[in-house]
Amino acid sequence: MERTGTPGKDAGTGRLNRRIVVRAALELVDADGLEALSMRRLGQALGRDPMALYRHAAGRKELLAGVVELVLEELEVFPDDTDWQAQLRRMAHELRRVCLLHPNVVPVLVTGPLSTPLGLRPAGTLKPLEQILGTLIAAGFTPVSALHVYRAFYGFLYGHILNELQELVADPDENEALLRLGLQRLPLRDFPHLRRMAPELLEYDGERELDQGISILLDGLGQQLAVSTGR
Amino acid sequence: MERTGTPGKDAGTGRLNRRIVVRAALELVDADGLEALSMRRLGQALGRDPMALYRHAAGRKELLAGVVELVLEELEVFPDDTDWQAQLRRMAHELRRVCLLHPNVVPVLVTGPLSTPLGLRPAGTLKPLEQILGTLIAAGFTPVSALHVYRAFYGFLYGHILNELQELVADPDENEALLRLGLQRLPLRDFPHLRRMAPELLEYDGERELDQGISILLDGLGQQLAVSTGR
DNA sequence: CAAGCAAGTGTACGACGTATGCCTACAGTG
DNA sequence: CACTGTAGGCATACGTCGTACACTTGCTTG
Repeated sequence: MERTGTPGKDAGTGRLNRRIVVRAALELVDADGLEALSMRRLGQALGRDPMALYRHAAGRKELLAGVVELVLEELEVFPDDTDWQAQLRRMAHELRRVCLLHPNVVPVLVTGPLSTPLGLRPAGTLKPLEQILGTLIAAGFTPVSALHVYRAFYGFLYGHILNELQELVADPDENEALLRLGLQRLPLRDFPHLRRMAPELLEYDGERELDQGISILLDGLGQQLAVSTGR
Repeated sequence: MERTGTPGKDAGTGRLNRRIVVRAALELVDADGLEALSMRRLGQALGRDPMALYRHAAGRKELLAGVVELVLEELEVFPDDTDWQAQLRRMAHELRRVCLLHPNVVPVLVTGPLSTPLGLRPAGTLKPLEQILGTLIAAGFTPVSALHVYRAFYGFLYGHILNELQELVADPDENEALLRLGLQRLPLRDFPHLRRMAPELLEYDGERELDQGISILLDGLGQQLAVSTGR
Protein backbone atom coordinates (compact mmCIF):
# COMPACT_ATOMS: atom_id res chain seq x y z
CA MET A 1 0.00 0.00 0.00
CA GLU A 2 1.67 3.21 -1.22
CA ARG A 3 1.25 6.14 1.09
CA THR A 4 3.93 8.58 0.01
CA GLY A 5 3.29 11.95 -1.55
CA THR A 6 -0.14 12.29 -0.03
CA PRO A 7 -0.98 15.91 0.70
CA GLY A 8 -1.75 17.31 4.14
CA LYS A 9 0.15 17.29 7.38
CA ASP A 10 -0.71 13.91 8.89
CA ALA A 11 -3.14 12.86 6.27
CA GLY A 12 -2.25 9.63 4.61
CA THR A 13 0.62 8.66 6.88
CA GLY A 14 0.37 6.26 9.76
CA ARG A 15 -2.65 4.54 11.03
CA LEU A 16 -5.84 6.29 11.90
CA ASN A 17 -7.41 6.07 15.26
CA ARG A 18 -10.69 7.29 16.54
CA ARG A 19 -9.31 10.49 17.91
CA ILE A 20 -7.72 11.49 14.62
CA VAL A 21 -10.96 10.80 12.80
CA VAL A 22 -13.18 12.67 15.21
CA ARG A 23 -10.81 15.60 15.35
CA ALA A 24 -10.71 15.85 11.58
CA ALA A 25 -14.50 15.74 11.56
CA LEU A 26 -14.65 18.61 14.02
CA GLU A 27 -12.28 20.67 11.91
CA LEU A 28 -14.40 20.05 8.86
CA VAL A 29 -17.58 21.05 10.66
CA ASP A 30 -15.93 24.15 12.10
CA ALA A 31 -14.68 25.15 8.66
CA ASP A 32 -17.66 24.34 6.47
CA GLY A 33 -20.64 23.43 8.60
CA LEU A 34 -22.43 20.28 9.62
CA GLU A 35 -23.74 19.47 6.19
CA ALA A 36 -20.24 19.57 4.76
CA LEU A 37 -19.33 16.59 6.89
CA SER A 38 -19.69 13.60 4.63
CA MET A 39 -17.74 10.40 4.89
CA ARG A 40 -16.27 11.04 1.47
CA ARG A 41 -15.09 14.49 2.33
CA LEU A 42 -13.69 13.35 5.64
CA GLY A 43 -11.95 10.45 3.99
CA GLN A 44 -10.43 12.82 1.51
CA ALA A 45 -9.23 15.15 4.24
CA LEU A 46 -7.53 12.22 5.94
CA GLY A 47 -6.09 10.73 2.77
CA ARG A 48 -8.16 7.61 3.21
CA ASP A 49 -10.95 5.81 1.48
CA PRO A 50 -14.25 6.78 3.12
CA MET A 51 -14.95 3.18 3.95
CA ALA A 52 -11.90 3.12 6.20
CA LEU A 53 -13.64 5.52 8.56
CA TYR A 54 -16.12 2.86 9.54
CA ARG A 55 -13.36 1.16 11.43
CA HIS A 56 -13.33 4.10 13.80
CA ALA A 57 -16.92 5.28 13.88
CA ALA A 58 -20.00 3.16 13.53
CA GLY A 59 -21.53 5.63 11.12
CA ARG A 60 -22.07 9.29 10.51
CA LYS A 61 -24.43 9.74 13.38
CA GLU A 62 -22.10 8.14 15.86
CA LEU A 63 -19.24 10.17 14.47
CA LEU A 64 -21.17 13.33 15.25
CA ALA A 65 -21.71 12.13 18.79
CA GLY A 66 -17.94 11.84 19.04
CA VAL A 67 -17.58 15.37 17.75
CA VAL A 68 -19.90 16.62 20.48
CA GLU A 69 -17.92 14.69 23.06
CA LEU A 70 -14.73 16.29 21.81
CA VAL A 71 -16.24 19.77 22.07
CA LEU A 72 -17.45 19.18 25.61
CA GLU A 73 -13.98 18.01 26.54
CA GLU A 74 -12.87 21.58 25.98
CA LEU A 75 -14.93 22.74 28.92
CA GLU A 76 -12.53 23.70 31.65
CA VAL A 77 -13.16 22.14 35.00
CA PHE A 78 -12.59 24.43 37.93
CA PRO A 79 -11.10 23.73 41.30
CA ASP A 80 -13.60 23.24 44.03
CA ASP A 81 -15.24 26.48 44.95
CA THR A 82 -17.53 26.73 47.91
CA ASP A 83 -19.77 29.29 46.26
CA TRP A 84 -22.09 27.20 44.13
CA GLN A 85 -23.67 30.22 42.54
CA ALA A 86 -20.33 31.51 41.32
CA GLN A 87 -19.63 27.99 40.06
CA LEU A 88 -22.83 27.86 38.06
CA ARG A 89 -22.09 31.22 36.58
CA ARG A 90 -18.64 30.08 35.57
CA MET A 91 -19.93 26.93 34.01
CA ALA A 92 -22.41 28.94 32.02
CA HIS A 93 -19.76 31.21 30.63
CA GLU A 94 -17.49 28.29 29.94
CA LEU A 95 -20.16 26.51 27.89
CA ARG A 96 -20.84 29.74 26.08
CA ARG A 97 -17.17 30.15 25.30
CA VAL A 98 -16.85 26.66 23.88
CA CYS A 99 -20.02 26.97 21.82
CA LEU A 100 -18.87 30.25 20.37
CA LEU A 101 -15.68 28.48 19.31
CA HIS A 102 -17.68 25.77 17.57
CA PRO A 103 -20.98 27.33 16.53
CA ASN A 104 -21.60 24.79 13.80
CA VAL A 105 -21.63 21.96 16.31
CA VAL A 106 -24.35 23.47 18.46
CA PRO A 107 -27.36 22.12 16.53
CA VAL A 108 -26.23 18.55 17.03
CA LEU A 109 -25.03 19.24 20.56
CA VAL A 110 -28.49 20.49 21.45
CA THR A 111 -30.64 18.01 19.55
CA GLY A 112 -28.48 14.92 19.85
CA PRO A 113 -29.94 13.85 23.20
CA LEU A 114 -33.40 13.74 21.61
CA SER A 115 -32.52 10.61 19.73
CA THR A 116 -30.18 8.95 22.20
CA PRO A 117 -31.40 7.72 25.58
CA LEU A 118 -29.25 8.80 28.47
CA GLY A 119 -28.10 5.27 29.08
CA LEU A 120 -26.60 5.07 25.61
CA ARG A 121 -24.83 8.39 25.48
CA PRO A 122 -21.05 8.65 25.37
CA ALA A 123 -19.70 9.27 28.84
CA GLY A 124 -18.03 12.52 27.82
CA THR A 125 -21.35 14.11 26.99
CA LEU A 126 -22.57 13.50 30.53
CA LYS A 127 -19.75 15.35 32.17
CA PRO A 128 -21.60 18.66 32.56
CA LEU A 129 -24.46 16.90 34.33
CA GLU A 130 -22.11 15.20 36.76
CA GLN A 131 -20.27 18.42 37.35
CA ILE A 132 -23.36 20.32 38.36
CA LEU A 133 -24.63 17.47 40.48
CA GLY A 134 -21.31 17.39 42.28
CA THR A 135 -21.23 21.11 42.84
CA LEU A 136 -24.75 21.31 44.18
CA ILE A 137 -24.62 18.21 46.32
CA ALA A 138 -21.41 19.49 47.86
CA ALA A 139 -23.28 22.69 48.63
CA GLY A 140 -25.91 20.78 50.54
CA PHE A 141 -28.57 20.13 47.90
CA THR A 142 -30.32 16.80 47.85
CA PRO A 143 -29.77 14.77 44.68
CA VAL A 144 -33.34 15.43 43.59
CA SER A 145 -33.03 19.17 44.03
CA ALA A 146 -29.68 19.17 42.31
CA LEU A 147 -31.23 17.42 39.35
CA HIS A 148 -34.06 19.93 39.16
CA VAL A 149 -31.60 22.81 39.27
CA TYR A 150 -29.56 21.18 36.52
CA ARG A 151 -32.59 20.92 34.32
CA ALA A 152 -33.65 24.51 34.81
CA PHE A 153 -30.10 25.77 34.48
CA TYR A 154 -29.04 23.84 31.44
CA GLY A 155 -32.42 24.32 29.85
CA PHE A 156 -31.94 28.04 30.06
CA LEU A 157 -28.30 27.79 29.01
CA TYR A 158 -29.02 25.88 25.84
CA GLY A 159 -31.78 28.30 25.00
CA HIS A 160 -29.51 31.23 25.56
CA ILE A 161 -26.79 29.79 23.37
CA LEU A 162 -29.27 29.15 20.58
CA ASN A 163 -30.39 32.76 20.90
CA GLU A 164 -26.88 34.10 20.85
CA LEU A 165 -25.79 32.10 17.86
CA GLN A 166 -28.69 33.56 15.92
CA GLU A 167 -27.14 36.95 16.47
CA LEU A 168 -23.81 35.96 14.97
CA VAL A 169 -23.49 37.56 11.61
CA ALA A 170 -20.82 37.82 9.02
CA ASP A 171 -21.49 41.43 8.11
CA PRO A 172 -23.28 43.68 10.65
CA ASP A 173 -24.10 46.35 8.10
CA GLU A 174 -25.70 43.89 5.77
CA ASN A 175 -27.58 42.41 8.68
CA GLU A 176 -29.03 45.77 9.63
CA ALA A 177 -30.35 46.41 6.15
CA LEU A 178 -31.79 42.92 5.98
CA LEU A 179 -33.43 43.24 9.37
CA ARG A 180 -35.01 46.59 8.63
CA LEU A 181 -36.28 45.33 5.31
CA GLY A 182 -37.58 42.12 6.84
CA LEU A 183 -39.40 43.95 9.60
CA GLN A 184 -41.03 46.36 7.16
CA ARG A 185 -42.36 43.44 5.22
CA LEU A 186 -44.35 42.20 8.21
CA PRO A 187 -48.02 43.13 8.27
CA LEU A 188 -48.61 46.08 10.57
CA ARG A 189 -51.81 44.62 11.91
CA ASP A 190 -50.15 41.43 13.09
CA PHE A 191 -46.78 42.78 14.16
CA PRO A 192 -47.31 46.28 15.58
CA HIS A 193 -44.49 46.02 18.11
CA LEU A 194 -41.89 43.96 16.38
CA ARG A 195 -42.00 46.07 13.26
CA ARG A 196 -40.49 49.04 15.00
CA MET A 197 -37.91 47.35 17.15
CA ALA A 198 -35.01 47.20 14.76
CA PRO A 199 -32.73 49.33 16.95
CA GLU A 200 -33.40 47.17 20.00
CA LEU A 201 -32.96 43.97 18.06
CA LEU A 202 -29.69 45.15 16.61
CA GLU A 203 -28.24 45.80 20.01
CA TYR A 204 -27.15 42.50 21.44
CA ASP A 205 -24.50 41.68 23.99
CA GLY A 206 -24.46 37.95 24.48
CA GLU A 207 -22.23 37.90 27.50
CA ARG A 208 -24.31 40.45 29.33
CA GLU A 209 -27.53 38.76 28.31
CA LEU A 210 -26.22 35.53 29.72
CA ASP A 211 -25.13 37.17 32.96
CA GLN A 212 -28.53 38.75 33.39
CA GLY A 213 -30.31 35.51 32.62
CA ILE A 214 -28.22 33.64 35.15
CA SER A 215 -28.90 36.32 37.73
CA ILE A 216 -32.62 35.99 37.11
CA LEU A 217 -32.33 32.24 37.54
CA LEU A 218 -30.23 32.43 40.66
CA ASP A 219 -32.46 35.06 42.23
CA GLY A 220 -35.48 32.93 41.52
CA LEU A 221 -33.74 29.85 42.87
CA GLY A 222 -32.75 31.73 45.98
CA GLN A 223 -36.34 32.69 46.54
CA GLN A 224 -37.62 29.16 46.02
CA LEU A 225 -35.01 27.82 48.40
CA ALA A 226 -35.96 30.42 50.98
CA VAL A 227 -39.59 29.41 50.63
CA SER A 228 -38.95 25.69 51.00
CA THR A 229 -36.55 26.23 53.90
CA GLY A 230 -38.87 28.57 55.69
CA ARG A 231 -41.58 25.87 55.73
CA MET B 1 -52.89 14.21 -18.01
CA GLU B 2 -54.70 11.27 -16.45
CA ARG B 3 -55.31 11.60 -12.72
CA THR B 4 -57.94 8.99 -12.02
CA GLY B 5 -57.40 5.92 -9.89
CA THR B 6 -54.67 7.49 -7.78
CA PRO B 7 -54.64 6.12 -4.21
CA GLY B 8 -55.13 8.19 -1.07
CA LYS B 9 -57.88 10.46 0.09
CA ASP B 10 -57.05 13.71 -1.65
CA ALA B 11 -53.81 12.57 -3.14
CA GLY B 12 -53.61 12.84 -6.86
CA THR B 13 -56.86 14.70 -7.38
CA GLY B 14 -57.09 18.39 -7.92
CA ARG B 15 -54.31 20.85 -7.89
CA LEU B 16 -51.83 21.16 -5.14
CA ASN B 17 -51.28 24.30 -3.22
CA ARG B 18 -48.72 25.24 -0.68
CA ARG B 19 -50.90 24.45 2.29
CA ILE B 20 -51.63 20.91 1.09
CA VAL B 21 -47.94 20.30 0.52
CA VAL B 22 -46.79 21.66 3.87
CA ARG B 23 -49.52 19.81 5.72
CA ALA B 24 -48.60 16.55 4.07
CA ALA B 25 -44.99 17.19 5.01
CA LEU B 26 -45.97 17.71 8.64
CA GLU B 27 -47.93 14.47 8.65
CA LEU B 28 -44.96 12.62 7.26
CA VAL B 29 -42.62 14.09 9.86
CA ASP B 30 -45.08 13.33 12.66
CA ALA B 31 -45.43 9.75 11.47
CA ASP B 32 -41.86 8.85 10.57
CA GLY B 33 -39.49 11.59 11.68
CA LEU B 34 -37.60 14.39 10.05
CA GLU B 35 -35.27 12.20 8.08
CA ALA B 36 -38.17 10.41 6.49
CA LEU B 37 -39.22 13.62 4.81
CA SER B 38 -37.79 13.45 1.33
CA MET B 39 -39.23 15.06 -1.76
CA ARG B 40 -39.73 11.66 -3.29
CA ARG B 41 -41.62 10.31 -0.31
CA LEU B 42 -43.71 13.43 -0.07
CA GLY B 43 -44.45 13.37 -3.75
CA GLN B 44 -45.54 9.79 -3.40
CA ALA B 45 -47.80 10.58 -0.48
CA LEU B 46 -49.45 13.29 -2.56
CA GLY B 47 -49.69 11.24 -5.75
CA ARG B 48 -47.40 13.64 -7.56
CA ASP B 49 -43.99 13.65 -9.12
CA PRO B 50 -41.50 15.01 -6.59
CA MET B 51 -40.50 17.74 -9.00
CA ALA B 52 -44.02 19.14 -8.81
CA LEU B 53 -43.42 20.05 -5.18
CA TYR B 54 -40.92 22.70 -6.21
CA ARG B 55 -43.80 24.75 -7.48
CA HIS B 56 -44.96 25.12 -3.92
CA ALA B 57 -41.78 25.13 -1.88
CA ALA B 58 -38.43 26.48 -2.92
CA GLY B 59 -36.67 23.39 -1.62
CA ARG B 60 -36.57 20.99 1.26
CA LYS B 61 -35.20 23.50 3.69
CA GLU B 62 -37.85 26.06 2.91
CA LEU B 63 -40.47 23.35 3.14
CA LEU B 64 -39.36 22.60 6.67
CA ALA B 65 -39.66 26.26 7.53
CA GLY B 66 -43.25 26.02 6.36
CA VAL B 67 -43.77 23.00 8.57
CA VAL B 68 -42.53 24.95 11.56
CA GLU B 69 -44.84 27.81 10.66
CA LEU B 70 -47.75 25.41 10.49
CA VAL B 71 -46.92 23.99 13.92
CA LEU B 72 -46.67 27.44 15.46
CA GLU B 73 -50.03 28.29 13.98
CA GLU B 74 -51.47 25.75 16.39
CA LEU B 75 -50.52 27.88 19.34
CA GLU B 76 -53.70 29.25 20.79
CA VAL B 77 -53.82 32.98 21.28
CA PHE B 78 -55.55 34.10 24.44
CA PRO B 79 -57.78 37.04 25.07
CA ASP B 80 -56.09 39.97 26.65
CA ASP B 81 -55.26 39.29 30.23
CA THR B 82 -53.97 41.97 32.53
CA ASP B 83 -51.77 39.57 34.47
CA TRP B 84 -48.64 39.28 32.36
CA GLN B 85 -47.19 36.59 34.55
CA ALA B 86 -50.21 34.38 34.11
CA GLN B 87 -49.97 35.08 30.39
CA LEU B 88 -46.36 34.00 30.19
CA ARG B 89 -47.17 30.84 32.08
CA ARG B 90 -49.97 30.06 29.70
CA MET B 91 -47.83 30.67 26.66
CA ALA B 92 -45.24 28.32 28.07
CA HIS B 93 -47.72 25.54 28.54
CA GLU B 94 -49.23 26.17 25.17
CA LEU B 95 -45.86 25.84 23.43
CA ARG B 96 -45.20 22.71 25.43
CA ARG B 97 -48.53 21.26 24.38
CA VAL B 98 -47.90 21.92 20.71
CA CYS B 99 -44.36 20.55 20.84
CA LEU B 100 -45.54 17.39 22.55
CA LEU B 101 -47.99 16.97 19.67
CA HIS B 102 -45.19 17.28 17.13
CA PRO B 103 -42.01 16.12 18.85
CA ASN B 104 -40.28 15.31 15.59
CA VAL B 105 -40.52 18.91 14.47
CA VAL B 106 -38.77 20.31 17.53
CA PRO B 107 -35.19 19.92 16.29
CA VAL B 108 -35.85 22.06 13.25
CA LEU B 109 -38.06 24.44 15.22
CA VAL B 110 -35.23 25.03 17.64
CA THR B 111 -32.27 25.13 15.26
CA GLY B 112 -33.92 26.67 12.22
CA PRO B 113 -33.31 30.26 13.38
CA LEU B 114 -29.57 29.54 13.48
CA SER B 115 -29.38 29.50 9.73
CA THR B 116 -32.05 32.09 8.88
CA PRO B 117 -31.64 35.73 9.81
CA LEU B 118 -34.66 37.20 11.51
CA GLY B 119 -35.36 39.43 8.55
CA LEU B 120 -35.79 36.40 6.30
CA ARG B 121 -37.98 34.25 8.49
CA PRO B 122 -41.55 33.44 7.60
CA ALA B 123 -43.90 35.78 9.42
CA GLY B 124 -45.69 32.94 11.17
CA THR B 125 -42.56 31.89 13.01
CA LEU B 126 -42.29 35.36 14.55
CA LYS B 127 -45.74 35.29 16.10
CA PRO B 128 -44.59 34.13 19.54
CA LEU B 129 -42.09 36.98 19.73
CA GLU B 130 -44.73 39.54 18.82
CA GLN B 131 -47.14 38.03 21.30
CA ILE B 132 -44.79 38.33 24.20
CA LEU B 133 -43.74 41.82 23.22
CA GLY B 134 -47.38 42.84 23.08
CA THR B 135 -48.17 41.29 26.44
CA LEU B 136 -45.24 42.87 28.22
CA ILE B 137 -45.49 46.27 26.62
CA ALA B 138 -49.17 46.36 27.53
CA ALA B 139 -48.10 45.59 31.11
CA GLY B 140 -45.83 48.62 31.16
CA PHE B 141 -42.48 47.19 30.10
CA THR B 142 -40.29 49.20 27.76
CA PRO B 143 -39.61 47.56 24.41
CA VAL B 144 -36.02 46.87 25.42
CA SER B 145 -37.02 45.19 28.67
CA ALA B 146 -39.73 43.22 26.90
CA LEU B 147 -37.15 41.94 24.45
CA HIS B 148 -34.81 40.88 27.24
CA VAL B 149 -37.61 39.05 29.01
CA TYR B 150 -38.53 37.34 25.76
CA ARG B 151 -35.01 36.09 25.32
CA ALA B 152 -34.68 34.76 28.85
CA PHE B 153 -38.16 33.27 28.76
CA TYR B 154 -38.03 31.62 25.40
CA GLY B 155 -34.47 30.54 25.95
CA PHE B 156 -35.55 28.68 29.03
CA LEU B 157 -38.65 27.36 27.30
CA TYR B 158 -36.80 25.86 24.38
CA GLY B 159 -34.32 24.30 26.75
CA HIS B 160 -37.09 22.86 28.85
CA ILE B 161 -38.81 21.37 25.83
CA LEU B 162 -35.59 19.78 24.65
CA ASN B 163 -35.18 18.30 28.11
CA GLU B 164 -38.71 17.00 28.21
CA LEU B 165 -38.59 15.41 24.81
CA GLN B 166 -35.54 13.48 25.91
CA GLU B 167 -37.70 11.87 28.55
CA LEU B 168 -40.27 10.63 26.08
CA VAL B 169 -39.90 6.94 25.66
CA ALA B 170 -41.80 4.25 23.90
CA ASP B 171 -41.47 1.68 26.66
CA PRO B 172 -40.82 2.89 30.23
CA ASP B 173 -39.76 -0.54 31.48
CA GLU B 174 -37.20 -0.93 28.77
CA ASN B 175 -36.01 2.59 29.46
CA GLU B 176 -35.42 1.80 33.10
CA ALA B 177 -33.31 -1.22 32.34
CA LEU B 178 -31.36 0.70 29.77
CA LEU B 179 -30.78 3.59 32.12
CA ARG B 180 -29.60 1.44 34.99
CA LEU B 181 -27.30 -0.45 32.70
CA GLY B 182 -25.97 2.74 31.15
CA LEU B 183 -25.30 4.33 34.51
CA GLN B 184 -23.45 1.27 35.79
CA ARG B 185 -21.21 1.41 32.81
CA LEU B 186 -19.97 4.88 33.77
CA PRO B 187 -16.63 5.00 35.59
CA LEU B 188 -17.19 5.47 39.31
CA ARG B 189 -14.30 7.83 39.63
CA ASP B 190 -15.69 10.26 37.08
CA PHE B 191 -19.38 9.89 37.78
CA PRO B 192 -19.84 9.28 41.51
CA HIS B 193 -23.15 11.08 41.74
CA LEU B 194 -24.81 10.36 38.45
CA ARG B 195 -24.18 6.67 38.77
CA ARG B 196 -26.57 6.26 41.65
CA MET B 197 -29.32 8.56 40.55
CA ALA B 198 -31.40 6.23 38.45
CA PRO B 199 -34.49 6.56 40.64
CA GLU B 200 -34.36 10.34 40.51
CA LEU B 201 -33.71 10.37 36.79
CA LEU B 202 -36.61 8.03 36.16
CA GLU B 203 -39.02 10.27 37.93
CA TYR B 204 -39.93 13.05 35.57
CA ASP B 205 -43.01 15.19 35.38
CA GLY B 206 -42.61 17.59 32.50
CA GLU B 207 -45.57 19.77 33.29
CA ARG B 208 -44.50 20.26 36.86
CA GLU B 209 -40.90 20.81 35.87
CA LEU B 210 -42.04 23.52 33.50
CA ASP B 211 -44.20 25.16 36.12
CA GLN B 212 -41.37 25.21 38.60
CA GLY B 213 -38.96 26.57 36.05
CA ILE B 214 -41.36 29.33 35.11
CA SER B 215 -41.84 30.15 38.78
CA ILE B 216 -38.10 30.42 39.21
CA LEU B 217 -37.90 32.70 36.23
CA LEU B 218 -40.80 34.88 37.30
CA ASP B 219 -39.53 35.15 40.86
CA GLY B 220 -36.12 36.15 39.59
CA LEU B 221 -37.67 38.63 37.18
CA GLY B 222 -39.76 40.07 39.95
CA GLN B 223 -36.67 40.60 42.02
CA GLN B 224 -34.74 42.25 39.19
CA LEU B 225 -37.67 44.52 38.47
CA ALA B 226 -37.91 45.46 42.13
CA VAL B 227 -34.21 46.29 42.15
CA SER B 228 -34.35 48.47 39.05
CA THR B 229 -37.55 50.17 40.18
CA GLY B 230 -36.22 50.81 43.64
CA ARG B 231 -33.31 52.79 42.19
C1' DC C 1 6.81 -18.55 9.84
C1' DA C 2 1.71 -18.80 10.10
C1' DA C 3 -2.44 -17.23 12.00
C1' DG C 4 -5.34 -13.78 13.52
C1' DC C 5 -6.91 -9.35 13.69
C1' DA C 6 -7.03 -4.46 12.73
C1' DA C 7 -7.04 -1.24 9.21
C1' DG C 8 -7.97 -0.14 4.64
C1' DT C 9 -10.02 -0.49 -0.21
C1' DG C 10 -12.95 -1.66 -4.37
C1' DT C 11 -17.37 -2.00 -5.97
C1' DA C 12 -21.88 -1.22 -5.95
C1' DC C 13 -26.59 -0.19 -4.46
C1' DG C 14 -30.41 2.50 -3.11
C1' DA C 15 -31.45 6.92 -1.96
C1' DC C 16 -31.13 11.87 -1.93
C1' DG C 17 -31.99 17.13 -3.68
C1' DT C 18 -32.66 19.54 -7.51
C1' DA C 19 -31.28 21.62 -12.45
C1' DT C 20 -33.26 21.85 -16.85
C1' DG C 21 -36.38 21.55 -20.39
C1' DC C 22 -40.66 20.22 -21.95
C1' DC C 23 -45.80 19.37 -21.61
C1' DT C 24 -50.62 20.30 -20.25
C1' DA C 25 -54.45 22.91 -18.73
C1' DC C 26 -56.67 26.98 -17.97
C1' DA C 27 -57.74 31.89 -17.92
C1' DG C 28 -57.74 36.22 -20.06
C1' DT C 29 -57.69 39.21 -24.04
C1' DG C 30 -58.12 41.00 -28.68
C1' DC D 1 -62.09 31.85 -32.04
C1' DA D 2 -56.98 32.03 -31.70
C1' DC D 3 -53.24 33.35 -29.22
C1' DT D 4 -50.54 34.34 -25.20
C1' DG D 5 -49.15 33.95 -20.61
C1' DT D 6 -48.97 31.51 -16.47
C1' DA D 7 -49.47 27.92 -13.10
C1' DG D 8 -48.85 23.31 -12.26
C1' DG D 9 -46.80 19.05 -13.39
C1' DC D 10 -43.43 15.59 -15.32
C1' DA D 11 -39.26 13.28 -17.56
C1' DT D 12 -34.58 12.94 -17.45
C1' DA D 13 -30.46 13.32 -15.54
C1' DC D 14 -26.60 14.75 -12.61
C1' DG D 15 -23.79 14.92 -8.66
C1' DT D 16 -23.76 13.46 -4.13
C1' DC D 17 -24.82 10.79 -0.17
C1' DG D 18 -24.35 6.59 3.51
C1' DT D 19 -23.00 2.25 3.80
C1' DA D 20 -23.27 -3.17 2.67
C1' DC D 21 -20.23 -6.59 1.42
C1' DA D 22 -16.24 -8.86 0.07
C1' DC D 23 -11.57 -8.63 -0.56
C1' DT D 24 -6.69 -6.88 0.39
C1' DT D 25 -2.88 -5.29 3.11
C1' DG D 26 -0.17 -4.62 7.16
C1' DC D 27 1.07 -5.62 11.75
C1' DT D 28 1.47 -8.31 15.94
C1' DT D 29 1.96 -12.44 18.46
C1' DG D 30 2.90 -17.19 19.54
